[in-house]
Amino acid sequence: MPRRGRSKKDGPESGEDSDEYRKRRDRNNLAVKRSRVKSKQKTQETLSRVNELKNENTILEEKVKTLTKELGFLKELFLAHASNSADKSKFEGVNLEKLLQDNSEGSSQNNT
Amino acid sequence: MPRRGRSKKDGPESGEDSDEYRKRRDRNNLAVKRSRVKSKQKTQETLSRVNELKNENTILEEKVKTLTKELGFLKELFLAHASNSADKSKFEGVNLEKLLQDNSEGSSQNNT
DNA sequence: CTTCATTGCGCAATCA
DNA sequence: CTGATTGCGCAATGAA
Repeated sequence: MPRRGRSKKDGPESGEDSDEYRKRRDRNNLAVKRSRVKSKQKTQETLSRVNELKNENTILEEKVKTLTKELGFLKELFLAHASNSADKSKFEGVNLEKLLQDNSEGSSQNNT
Repeated sequence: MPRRGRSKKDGPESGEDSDEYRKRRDRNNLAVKRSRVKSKQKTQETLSRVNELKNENTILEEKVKTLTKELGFLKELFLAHASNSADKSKFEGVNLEKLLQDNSEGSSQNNT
C-alpha cells in the first residue's frame, strides 16, 4: 500500500524537484537493469540445466538397458548350464531360482 | 530506433489525443499482463521440470548401481563354478573371459 | 493497415 | 540510507 501519509508538504518522497530525485532515479534504473540481466541469466541457466539433465538421463537409460540385457544373458547361460549339471537347486548355496527370476528390483545388500 | 519522424503534426502515431489512444493503450496493457503471466508460468514449469529430471536421474542411478552389483555377483558365481568344472575356456561356446571382464560398456546388439 | 504478443525501459513501492 | 526486486504502464517491434 502507498505510504502516502503526508498531506501537502512535509518532505520529498518520490516526485521531488530535480536534484536528489534524478540521482535516485538514475541509480535505481541502473539497479533495475542489473537485476533484470541477472534474472535473465538465471532463466537461461535453468534452461541449460534442463538440457544437461535430459542428456544425463538418456545416457543412464541406455546404461540400464545394456546392463539389463547383459544380466538377462548371464542368467540364461546360468540356467542352461545348471540344467546340464544337475546343480539345479544349489549353486554355491545361492538361491538361483529366486535370483534368476527377475532383476527389475534388486534386493539392495551391501556386499563389499 | 524511435520512429519519431514527425515534426509537429502529420498523423497520430502513439501519443494521440485520447480516443483511440486510450483504447489502444488499455488493450496493450492487458496483452502485456497476459504475456507476463504466461512468461512466469513457463519459468515455473521449467523449474519443475528440473526437479522432475533430477528425481528421474536419481532413480536411474540407483538402478544402474543395483544392476551393476547384481551383474558383478553373477559373474563371480560364474567364474567360481567354471573353476570347479574345468569348463574354463568354454561355456556354451561363450567367451567368458571377455564377457566377465567388464560391463561398463556393453556391446549393443539387438537380439530380438 | 489492424490486432495481439513480446520486450526494453523507466517509475514507484517494497524488500532487504 | 542504499541497492535489489517487482508490478505496472508506455512505446517499439515482431508476428500474424
